[in-house]
Amino acid sequence: MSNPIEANPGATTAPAPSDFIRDIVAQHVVEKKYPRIHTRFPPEPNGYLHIGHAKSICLNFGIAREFGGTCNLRMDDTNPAKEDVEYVDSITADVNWLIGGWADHCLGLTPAKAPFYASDYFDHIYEFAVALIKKGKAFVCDMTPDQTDEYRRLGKPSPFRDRSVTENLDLFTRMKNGEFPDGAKILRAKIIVDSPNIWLRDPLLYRIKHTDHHHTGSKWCIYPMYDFAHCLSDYIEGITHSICTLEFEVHRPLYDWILENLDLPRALPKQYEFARLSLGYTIMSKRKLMQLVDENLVTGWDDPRMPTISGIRRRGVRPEALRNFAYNIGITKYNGITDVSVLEFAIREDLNKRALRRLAVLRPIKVVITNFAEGKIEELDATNSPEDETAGKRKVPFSRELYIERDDFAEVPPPKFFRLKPGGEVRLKYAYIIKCEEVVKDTSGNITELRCTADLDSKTGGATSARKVKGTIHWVSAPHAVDAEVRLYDRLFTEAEPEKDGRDFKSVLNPKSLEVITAKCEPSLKDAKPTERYQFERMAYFALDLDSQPGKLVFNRTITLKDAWAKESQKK
RNA sequence: UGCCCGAUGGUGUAACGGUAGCACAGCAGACUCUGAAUCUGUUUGUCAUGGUUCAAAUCCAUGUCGGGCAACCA
Repeated sequence: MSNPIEANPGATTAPAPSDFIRDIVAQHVVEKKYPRIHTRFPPEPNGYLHIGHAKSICLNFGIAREFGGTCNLRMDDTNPAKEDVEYVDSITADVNWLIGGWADHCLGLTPAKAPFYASDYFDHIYEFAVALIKKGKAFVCDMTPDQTDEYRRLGKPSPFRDRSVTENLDLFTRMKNGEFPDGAKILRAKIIVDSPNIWLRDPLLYRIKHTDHHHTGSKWCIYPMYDFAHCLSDYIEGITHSICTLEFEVHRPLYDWILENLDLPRALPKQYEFARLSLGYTIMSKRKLMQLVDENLVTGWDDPRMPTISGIRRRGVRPEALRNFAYNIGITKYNGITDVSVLEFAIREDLNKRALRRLAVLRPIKVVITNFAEGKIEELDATNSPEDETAGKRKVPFSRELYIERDDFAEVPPPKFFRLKPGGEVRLKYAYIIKCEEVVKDTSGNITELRCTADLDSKTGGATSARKVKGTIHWVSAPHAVDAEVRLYDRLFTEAEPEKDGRDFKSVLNPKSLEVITAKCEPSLKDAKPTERYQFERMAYFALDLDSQPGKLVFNRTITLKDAWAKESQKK
């Protein structure tokens, strides 16, 4: 199934994806409402980006791409207490990775090739605040946070609401100059004290915070609130469509009020809201993800089990898969929970096309081919990718002693088991058909070795190569096998809805979300590259982890192959 | 409680007054030197009740259920 977005990379007109936001944008294009379409992705640098942000990135950059517009990456950094350059850097890297080769040409950048920062507009925003004061539309309020809360809840006017413009101007200047401690005063808009919409009840515009900022240093001790900074940052950057998630819906009247009361000359941006992503077996809150990191429940923000973009990337998922996933789930205002299988499908679909096939035995059991000469080595042809002819072939060594997967042998085979069993035949992929003649066990009854004979005419090109045997299994020549640490990742939670009915998400952590084993790999895997993706045939897709060292391979299991046998064998 | 938003198969989405379609998942089968991929077939749906209309998932009203907001966070 091809994705029209991917299939039409140069498109500047609206292609297939259709949702209510794109419909609006398309209509604006028809009406020539704006000289060009300009969106933005505005994360707060207070944590790592996750797959929910990926949905938003694909939406915002996707729209810019489809309509020949621009999308700005902007740090929404108005709260220095929670923000840090570590997050600025990770966000920048994650966005560039996700849109690289797809929408990076739509990326709006400051001259220094750095992302935009709301904090770069603090001077400008400050002037807008002054303008509002001068128009009698904002005032400095001396109430405590608790009082302010109570008055707003009750719809009562602040006793400081009617201060003169002169006094407000003076007070606001002195706020800026650092004459008051944190919380002593606050700048408020003068709108409607008892509006049914809380956000119109004389909302807070500027607070005092004697805190250094990661980007502006010690220049400011007052910082604009989200509602004030966001719409103005959008305006300053010439944003046309300011797309955010549903919880900001009730803020929209305030977004509009601020812009409309400032006598701004250019076309005003408009805010549109869509439903954030909820994914099964996943939590999405930045705060809770940080908890997993802080409490060492995972190894870091980029732990491959994390739903962060960096975690997903480290796991081996490619950006194409994430983009296709974002495309497939659509954009609406309905708060649903997307089944993880949709994500898993997108990952497999992408990897099936791109991954090189390799033979590796995860849980080995030794096999001796008794009629194969000791010391003899054959080099067999193996196909690198059945999905891509151009990927070519490689040689795989075959010898008398091999490893096969423990699960590919059953002493007492269940119904419909067509792998190796006593007296039974199976094909070794790219090699011979073998027959199990003897099962060797140790004193405690554990199987230690399988002694088999091979049909020496049955390999590719041989006289009996066309013989049909039901099963084909993978294998690795024992003397040639290369050991690799393999990290088998599984979902982080055991429940599709970790926080259902208010339960603590930490109570449903999956104890088996990571299993580390040593696998036996075919020798060509010694040269595995971090940019490459591999399918260990019949098992799963893998990618080299950044912990890999020149003599020490470490693979992450990105995702298993679909396993119809697992399903079949569980029936009755 | 007030205000705002939403509701289409198991899940996510399309249909913009005129045949309820797609994807994932499921099931059944074909094919297979990957029990993968691919291919074929297939089960399941318009929250409820009224109204408008020749015709309603779509428009209107009421109700039900779900979500959001009520931080000197974003």
